[in-house]
Amino acid sequence: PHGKPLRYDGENLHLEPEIEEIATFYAAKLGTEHAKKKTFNQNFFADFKRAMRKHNSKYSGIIKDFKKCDFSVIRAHLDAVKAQQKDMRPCERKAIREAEAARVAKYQVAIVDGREEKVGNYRVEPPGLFLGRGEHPLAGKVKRRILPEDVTINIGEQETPPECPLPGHRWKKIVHEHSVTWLAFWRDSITSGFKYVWLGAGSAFKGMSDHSKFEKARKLHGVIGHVRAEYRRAWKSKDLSEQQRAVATYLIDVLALRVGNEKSEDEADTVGCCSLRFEHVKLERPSTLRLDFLGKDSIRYVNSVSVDPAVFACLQRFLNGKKNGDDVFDLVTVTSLNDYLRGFMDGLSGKVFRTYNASVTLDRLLQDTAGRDRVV
DNA sequence: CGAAAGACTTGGAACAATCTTC
DNA sequence: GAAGATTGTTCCAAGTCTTTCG
Repeated sequence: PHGKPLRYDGENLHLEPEIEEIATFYAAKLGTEHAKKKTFNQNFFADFKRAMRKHNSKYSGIIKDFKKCDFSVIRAHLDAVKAQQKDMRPCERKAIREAEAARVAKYQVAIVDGREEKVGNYRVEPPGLFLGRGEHPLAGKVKRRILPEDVTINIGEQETPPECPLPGHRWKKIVHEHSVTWLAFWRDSITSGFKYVWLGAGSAFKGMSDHSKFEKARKLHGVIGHVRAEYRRAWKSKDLSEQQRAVATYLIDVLALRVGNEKSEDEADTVGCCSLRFEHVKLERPSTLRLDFLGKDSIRYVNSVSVDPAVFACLQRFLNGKKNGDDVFDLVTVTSLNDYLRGFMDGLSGKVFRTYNASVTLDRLLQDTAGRDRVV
């Protein structure tokens, strides 16, 4: 606790440590794009008030209006701390850095099947405000502190579990799972999703996985002709769901779209191929498809492409009678699409097309470069 | 069977380090 | 040697997809 006050309606309020910490999370985000968003501020303030009630803060009844909160004193303190660190002499900075490196060294390696491997993320995520990307409905909520009681450790039966770093605490559970590659996990307090501790990118597990990914893409090269012939045929199918599946596969193949799994209400409204809606698609005669949607990370995808006339006709049919909010591919699910793709080749799924597409592109660029006698 | 759980990859943002440039 | 540009690294949100469950 730094003891710096929150100014509220002109008064200096010295908050209890738990409350002060949350106010400090917000102060750190002052001036960023996040703090300009209504959802972010609303979610933050709701959690801030909830924390005051939970900790029986004496300010619970006082701090009622976000607009009267002034975090600038706390912010000035954060800025001062940062400036102080910046002003430190280089040798002093180096000493601190080296001491920290020595402290964490033992957490950065794991022995796997007798080999020493680097651990990727050996720290749990610190508490703070959930940021999110795009218009995320949970942005600004307080991400709580992870304690040893939240963490499950995966280790060999014969091995001694790592010592719990917090005195008086203990790990949630010690397990011995041989079929997975994670070393530990906890649940995220915002999304309730799983957060894992993995080995580093240079580890055998990650390397093998990466290798098999590219081998899959290479194998796709052998059957891509068959896949294309098959979906072209299915554009003319009498079965509308087969038609939809064939057009979706075509878009994933030629535009390298992501498949687009379903998302919940608690996430940003973004889409991929299978979740494209009426409003994301425009058809311009004679055969131009215009796509405009927010994809992964709420990044806008805008593209106008000339498509095969048969695809154009299919899309006209799919959109017929639909309105904003309706799925373009209402008869296709990601699962059904991937089941169909697996029929062509073991392990084939939508995302393999992206790896394939990128690999073919890189290969072509390398060929061009090699042709001009360049060293690569 | 659809939904939820679970495990893994992907990739942007934030931050840190280093490299110009004046 | 400060400031700004560039590059590298870490963090963690946001995807994919298979397996398990009710």
